[in-house]
Amino acid sequence: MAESNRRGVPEATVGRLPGYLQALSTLAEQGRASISSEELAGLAGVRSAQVRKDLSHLGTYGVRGVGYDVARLAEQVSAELGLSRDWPVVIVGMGNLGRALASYEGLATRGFHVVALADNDPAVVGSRVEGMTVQALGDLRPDGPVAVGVITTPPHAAQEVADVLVGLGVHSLLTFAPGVLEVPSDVDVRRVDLATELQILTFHQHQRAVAVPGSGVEEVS
Amino acid sequence: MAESNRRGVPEATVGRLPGYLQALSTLAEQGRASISSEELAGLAGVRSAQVRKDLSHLGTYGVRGVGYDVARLAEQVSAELGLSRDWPVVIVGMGNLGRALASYEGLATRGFHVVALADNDPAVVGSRVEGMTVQALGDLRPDGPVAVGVITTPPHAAQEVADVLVGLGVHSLLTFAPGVLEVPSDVDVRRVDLATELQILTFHQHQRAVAVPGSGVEEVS
DNA sequence: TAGATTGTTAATCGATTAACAATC
DNA sequence: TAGATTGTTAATCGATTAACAATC
Repeated sequence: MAESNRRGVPEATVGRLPGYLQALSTLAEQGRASISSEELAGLAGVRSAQVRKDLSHLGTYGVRGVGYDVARLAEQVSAELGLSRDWPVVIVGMGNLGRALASYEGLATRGFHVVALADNDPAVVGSRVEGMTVQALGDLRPDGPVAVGVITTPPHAAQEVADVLVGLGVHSLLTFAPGVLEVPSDVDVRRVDLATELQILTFHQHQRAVAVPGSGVEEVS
Repeated sequence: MAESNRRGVPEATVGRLPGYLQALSTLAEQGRASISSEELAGLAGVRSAQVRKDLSHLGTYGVRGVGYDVARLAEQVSAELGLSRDWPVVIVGMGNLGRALASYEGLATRGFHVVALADNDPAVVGSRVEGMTVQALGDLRPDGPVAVGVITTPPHAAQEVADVLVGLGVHSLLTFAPGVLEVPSDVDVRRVDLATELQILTFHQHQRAVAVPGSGVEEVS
C-alpha cells in the first residue's frame, strides 16, 4: 500500500507540481519546518484534498496529525520534476520576447541554463545578448547537449526553427508562436500564446456583459 | 434541437476556440470557402470529433456532406469570444517582458489595443515606449475603460499591481508573475509562468530518461 | 488520551472519443 | 442517387471533491 504508483503521475498533477514547489521554496526560505495540506492548498490556489491526492502520487511523505516536512517535500517534488540536474536551454528568435527570456532570472533559479542564442536576421547575428554571441540559425552549434529549445520567432519561421532544433537532437520545445508545429512523435511541444490567453479572458468578460448588461467594462470610469 | 445550448460553453472548448479562429483566419486569407471538421482538426492539432463537438456548442453552422463555411464560422467563433469589439489593455511592468508585449503585433491584429503602460521605477516612469509615455503605477489614469490588465512586474510587486488594477475597475488580469493573486471573486485571473512550462517539459523528459536510460538528453552530441 | 491531519475511497463531474443516423 | 460529412449519442476516460477511517 504505502509505496503507491511511482509511474503514471496524472498530467493534471504534473501541471500543479511547479506551483507547489514554488510555494515550498518560499516556505523553506522562511524557515518553516512543516505545513499542512490545507495551508499549502491556500498558497497554491487549489483545494486541500487536491494537494493530498496530488502528493499521494509521489509516494507518501506526510505525517498524519502533523503535515508535510517542507524541506523533504520540496526535495521530493523537485526530484519528481527532474530538477535535481541542470537543463541546458537554447533560445531562437532574438526579438523583444527572446531577449526578455534570455535575461529572465526565473530560469536560472529553477535549474535552467541558457547555453545558446540564435536568430536568422543577419543584423542580429553576431551581436551580444546577456554575454552570449547570437548565432545564425543554420550555424547553430551548441557546445554540449540541449534539453529544451525555446522558439520566440515570428510565426512563419517557427516550423523551420523547430526542424533545426529537432535535427540537433532537442526533444522538448516551448514555442510562443501561434499554430501547430509538425514534429516527430518523440518530441514534446508546449505552446504559450498570449493572444489565446487574452481571448479566454475576454470570452469570460463578454459572457458576463451579456448575462448582466452594464456589469462589463462599459461602466468602468 | 437546432439551437443548442447558447450558454454554458465548456471551458475546455473555450480554450480551443482561439486556435480554431487562428486557423480559420489563415484559411480566409487564402480564399478558402469551406472546410471539413477533419481538415480544421489537423490545422488546430485536435481530433475531428472534438472540432464538431466544440462547434456544436456555438450553435449549428456546418452543412452535412459539405463542411463549414470558413468566413461564417470565423465570424461566429470571433463573436463567441467577444472579439467583435476592441479591448483596451494596460501593461504594468516595463522590463524586457513588458516591452516585448507592448510591441507585440499579435495583440493589435486580434482586437487588443494597448491604452496605457505603467511602472513603479522612477527611472522608467516618463520614458516613452512604443509611442506611449510610461506612467507611475500610483498615478495610473487610463483615459477610458480598461478591459484587461497585464502584469509583467517582478513577483514581489504583482499583488500590489493587481490591487491597483482592481481598484481601477479592471475585471480581467493576465499575470506573468509566479504565485497566486488575491482578488475579488468577480475578477478573472490567468497566469502564464514560463518556469512552469519548462518544468512540465523536463518532467516528461526526465520520465523518458528514467524509463529508457540513454534515450534522454545525454546522448545528444 | 484528545486533537489534528493524512491517505484513500467512492461519488461526482467534466472532457474525450468512436460510432453512426441524419442529411446535404 | 451515391458520396461525404455533420451533429449527436453513448461509452469511456480522467480529474475533482467530500468524507472519513487510519494514525501520528
